[in-house]
Amino acid sequence: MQNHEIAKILDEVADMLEVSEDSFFRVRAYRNAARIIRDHPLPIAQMDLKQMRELPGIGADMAGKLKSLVDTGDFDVRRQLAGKIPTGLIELLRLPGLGPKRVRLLSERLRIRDIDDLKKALGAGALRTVRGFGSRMEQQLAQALIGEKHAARARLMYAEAAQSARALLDYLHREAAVEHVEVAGSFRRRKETVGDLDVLALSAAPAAVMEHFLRFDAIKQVLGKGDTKSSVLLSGGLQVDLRVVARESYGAAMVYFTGSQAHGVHLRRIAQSRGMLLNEYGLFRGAERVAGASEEEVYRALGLPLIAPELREDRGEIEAAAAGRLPRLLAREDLRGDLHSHSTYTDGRASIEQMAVRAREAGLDYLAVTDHSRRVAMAHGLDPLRLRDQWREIEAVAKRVEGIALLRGIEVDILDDGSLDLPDDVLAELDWVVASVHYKLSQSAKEMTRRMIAAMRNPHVDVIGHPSGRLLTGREPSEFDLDEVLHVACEEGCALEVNSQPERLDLTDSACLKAKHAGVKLVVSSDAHHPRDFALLEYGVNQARRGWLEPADVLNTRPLAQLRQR
DNA sequence: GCCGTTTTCGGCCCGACTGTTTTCAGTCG
Repeated sequence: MQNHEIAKILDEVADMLEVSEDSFFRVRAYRNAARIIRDHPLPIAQMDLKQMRELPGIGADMAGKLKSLVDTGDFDVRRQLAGKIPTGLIELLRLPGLGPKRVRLLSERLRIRDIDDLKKALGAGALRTVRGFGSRMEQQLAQALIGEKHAARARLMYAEAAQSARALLDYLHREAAVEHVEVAGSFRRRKETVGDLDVLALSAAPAAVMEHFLRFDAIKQVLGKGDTKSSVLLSGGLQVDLRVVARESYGAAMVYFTGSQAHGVHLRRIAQSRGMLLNEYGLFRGAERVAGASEEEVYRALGLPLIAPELREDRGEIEAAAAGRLPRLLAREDLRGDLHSHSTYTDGRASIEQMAVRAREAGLDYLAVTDHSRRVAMAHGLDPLRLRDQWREIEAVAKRVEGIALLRGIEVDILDDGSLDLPDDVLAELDWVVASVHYKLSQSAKEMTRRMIAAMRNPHVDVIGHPSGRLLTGREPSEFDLDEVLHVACEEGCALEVNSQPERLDLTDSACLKAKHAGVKLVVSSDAHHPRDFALLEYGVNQARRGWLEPADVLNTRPLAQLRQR
């Protein structure tokens, strides 16, 4: 049983406990445990009771339940709740305006057990007979049920959200009362997908800012508006929450709205333990404001150094900060080269020379030209003959374009059985070999693991490209045993890629962290198919930073000479 | 259900906005 599966079950139990009006704190204990387990780099299923108990937020009781879940597939509390609460009822929680209290009310008063029941009750006008439900609620629910399929729309990819964010910020800057404005939330934490934009504005005249905001022409619907906070839906479906705060509160508000929620809760607990109160307006001791204008100030007053937004997930960053052991995170400027790019020899859109020139402009010292191998027929993949042809071209361009070193590379396909799409003697003549899976992504975990390991065992392979093959636009990651792959990668000195394409971002942040712990090196690559794609490296760096990666963990931070003698 | 630099019992993060109320509960982030 995978960590995310365990976490999902714990969250479901928390939902059921909430609907049955169990203790709020018990519910929170389950949610907390779910989050801890979801984020944990090692498989919980392989831990014994003692190791489970050592996780923060998992006590003796929870550890026992987890053990039972892993061993038998279920545990006492879950069994009891499942007999009492229909699963359809839990799904109602996802509807807007419906929380545990109202769902329970619906179930008791109207015998509603699932979404179908709710639809019928709405149609019969039965809802308004229940205390706490009025016409607005009926309307809201009816609308949500009509748009049910659309409501489940995916979160936006970070790069997409960035476009909306830029347009919105440009617009907000036009109001003179806005002294400063930034996007906080998961966007600022650089999560790979973003559900909404939390925008924070600094102003002494909140009313003017609100008024201006609500006139933004991309707004489709105003979900709520107040003196300091408003929520809207943009025409693209993205939700935006705007908060306006005063100067003395800006830092505290930034901490608060950047989140994550778990990080914030942890900070507020620390504040409390020191006899202070932390909220979005500041850090207070009694009536005295101890800090609030800047984030640095707030963290410092809690005895901590500033923590990078990308780390704020309560995955140990607060403990690391307290111990003075925060990582020195990778930055875009640390990257000296790009080790995955394409040209018109296969499916790239620009010549080797155009790519080289732009890579140099992007501040890179070296670029590996890694076109596809023949198996990728769609891209007119290279056979040994055309590959040798390309080497002559690389050599010629290297003479014409100064200031950047070009490496002879390949993105060689990993075939179904783990063998490579080009013979060893050809691979031996290359400076840099990326090995990637492009076909038969749906093999069993066992087959895929064996396939990747076979590729890594080939001494010419330097890095595995986009290891999971997942696309945020809808393709699930292929299944394989990450621990096993990391083990072999470490053994063979084979690196894993962090692919910067916005829809790939593969490896994920938590896989980066796992790789780091396993002693495996990473490569942050653009996988550029166009000269402008070198700008995408920013996204790969975001992902790497969320995975706690430091420059030393990433091979292409090294000068070329050092990379070669690896 | 977790946890301990006041505690092994008695706490547990915090506030804005909405809808439905006539002073507040529920939801949301």
